[in-house]
Amino acid sequence: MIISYNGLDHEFDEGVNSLDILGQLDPDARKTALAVRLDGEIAELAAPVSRSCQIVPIFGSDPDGLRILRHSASHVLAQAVKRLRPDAKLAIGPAIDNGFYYDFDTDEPFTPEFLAQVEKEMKHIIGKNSRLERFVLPKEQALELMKDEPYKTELINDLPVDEPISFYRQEGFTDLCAGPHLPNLGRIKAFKITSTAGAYWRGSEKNKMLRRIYATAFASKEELDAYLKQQEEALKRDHNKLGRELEYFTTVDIIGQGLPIILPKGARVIQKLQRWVEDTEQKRGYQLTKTPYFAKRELYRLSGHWDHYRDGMFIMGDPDDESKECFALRPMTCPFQYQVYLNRMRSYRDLPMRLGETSTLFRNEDSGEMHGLIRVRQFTISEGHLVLRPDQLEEEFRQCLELAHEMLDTVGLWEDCSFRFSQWDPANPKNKYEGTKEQWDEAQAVMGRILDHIGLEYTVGIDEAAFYGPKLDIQYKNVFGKEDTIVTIQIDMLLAARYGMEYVDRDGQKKTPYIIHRTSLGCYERTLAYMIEKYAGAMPLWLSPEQVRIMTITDRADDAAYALKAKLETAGINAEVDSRNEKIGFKLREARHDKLPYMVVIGDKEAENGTAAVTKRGTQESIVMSADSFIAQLLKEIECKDRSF
RNA sequence: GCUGAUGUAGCUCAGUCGGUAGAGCGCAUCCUUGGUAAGGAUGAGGUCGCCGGUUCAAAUCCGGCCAUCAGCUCCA
Repeated sequence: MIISYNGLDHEFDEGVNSLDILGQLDPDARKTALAVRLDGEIAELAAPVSRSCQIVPIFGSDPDGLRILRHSASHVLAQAVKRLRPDAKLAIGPAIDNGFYYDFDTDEPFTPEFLAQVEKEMKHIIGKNSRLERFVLPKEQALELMKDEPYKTELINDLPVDEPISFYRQEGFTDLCAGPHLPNLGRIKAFKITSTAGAYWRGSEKNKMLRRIYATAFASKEELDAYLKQQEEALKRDHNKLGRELEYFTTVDIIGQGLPIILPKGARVIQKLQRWVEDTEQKRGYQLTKTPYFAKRELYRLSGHWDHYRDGMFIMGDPDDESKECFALRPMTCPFQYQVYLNRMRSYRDLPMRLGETSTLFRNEDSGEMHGLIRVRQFTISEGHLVLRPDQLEEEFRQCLELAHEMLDTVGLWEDCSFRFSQWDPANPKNKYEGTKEQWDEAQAVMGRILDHIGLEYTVGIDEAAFYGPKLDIQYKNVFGKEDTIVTIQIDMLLAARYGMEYVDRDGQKKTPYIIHRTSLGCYERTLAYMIEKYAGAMPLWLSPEQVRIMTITDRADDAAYALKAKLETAGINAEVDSRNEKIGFKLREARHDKLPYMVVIGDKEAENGTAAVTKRGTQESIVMSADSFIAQLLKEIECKDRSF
């Protein structure tokens, strides 16, 4: 057979493996490669090559290579734990985004001391540079081999009957595994156990909770160190820490979980965002509404929330006592805002009707779910519902996405967003969805067509839909890599009929409209959290809660400083005076630490002639200018919502 | 809700064997009147998360609860 490498063809016998091929063609690559691509397809180095193809070695810089290395490292982890704690039962151990994990069933928790031992044992195992050998067994023998491993047995039993079952064996350890793997363990040059956690077997809370060890691995020590350093840096941006330090928000035990106090600085940012969102939406034809924060249980019965999401609601009164009134705080705005539409008979001419609301919602999240400002029990979203004729659906959906794009881009988050087309699961046994298969097929087909027409790159999330329809979820990752929805646009083909929403069409017939549920900037608390992380606390000028800090060199300049502050505030600019008796260098250092957009220094000279020495964030030199030209410059920058600095 | 960890001054943290609480930063007052990374002095500030138990004695040991962190599950 002919093997093509680096553009040259070479003759090899069939069945020779990639290691031997590379050994002849490129001995250096043979030493450090993690796998190969044969005509583009990933293959293990140790696997025999049976046909003519092009061969390309892949290394630790290749995500696929890294995944293979980490998967092999997970076998090392499993072997180490088994050695130290033989009664631990093995579950699964895949590679993930930033590393790998392995799940074990063992009664005793993994202590830091134990993990240190595990690392030592792993080093020892890797040091032996054992080969990883693949072999296959028929199902019966596979079950016999894994008879002491109940989780492996369960996995084997779930595999198709006729398929041979593959295993990987390294010195003293065998694991059920589909591969691919490294040829030998010495190629794992650097690894580190990063954390432990509980995790349900097969991801279901009905199953037993196993103990998980998270770790990461690289093909070089330098790459591991760089990764750890990068993680450390990322955590400095954690909004949950930074947001408290910068006095954007705080929490107190006595108020409760998931109920943050938004402090003046955080409130100022949210206020600016909110005014901008409401104004922008109004310009795009939205009408603002204000609807109640709670309603009788009957409203939620009609909407379906009483059946589908009662656990997630805060209920006031006894939900089981039908003889008395029972209320619930709203977990969403939909059924409230529909009443606006229902206020009178609507004509096809009234559509599209775009309703917006700055809407505070209440959701009784499980106690372990709360996280800073990202996951809370009371929050405010830029909510909105569009009531539409079928012929308006595509264009309005497109405009909703365009609005979300404009807003997320303006606050600087769009570039890090990903998109998920959230669909229902027709086989979902939880009876989670309403409506017929035909309705779902239609709504999903419409959304799919719109998305494809727009050309948006998205992933499909099965069983991620709302109970009333499919969603386009715009996703964002926090500094820990955890992904949440920042903005959602949903097509609803069910609730209009349920609420009796109709319009009289051109032909005089009453028809049921489509509804789009959407947010534009999402939840203010969550968006603020992501912005704090994105900017590491250095808010863009137009949103900064303290846009200018005025510092004095002598208290003879204090009057001039306060006069400038008053002038700035009259122009709508947030300014603070720092007149402490500290060295100016110290004040400036603090101001830079807070990453304020503008720092202004006033001394005797400036106080006398009505000027100020202005330093812009990110620059070193200060420019002496008059108050008026400084204000003009600021207003211009704020107007264009510049997010660079 | 589940697994593990944590909770001492506004913040970061120390506190040995159970013997009755400490530092740095910050804050206040005074001195220092100054030009780009920390001038000095003095002072205030604590129900050691909460409740209960063991003990002559609990920040420390035990139990329950609350809250925080990471992960799992969930997320209209």
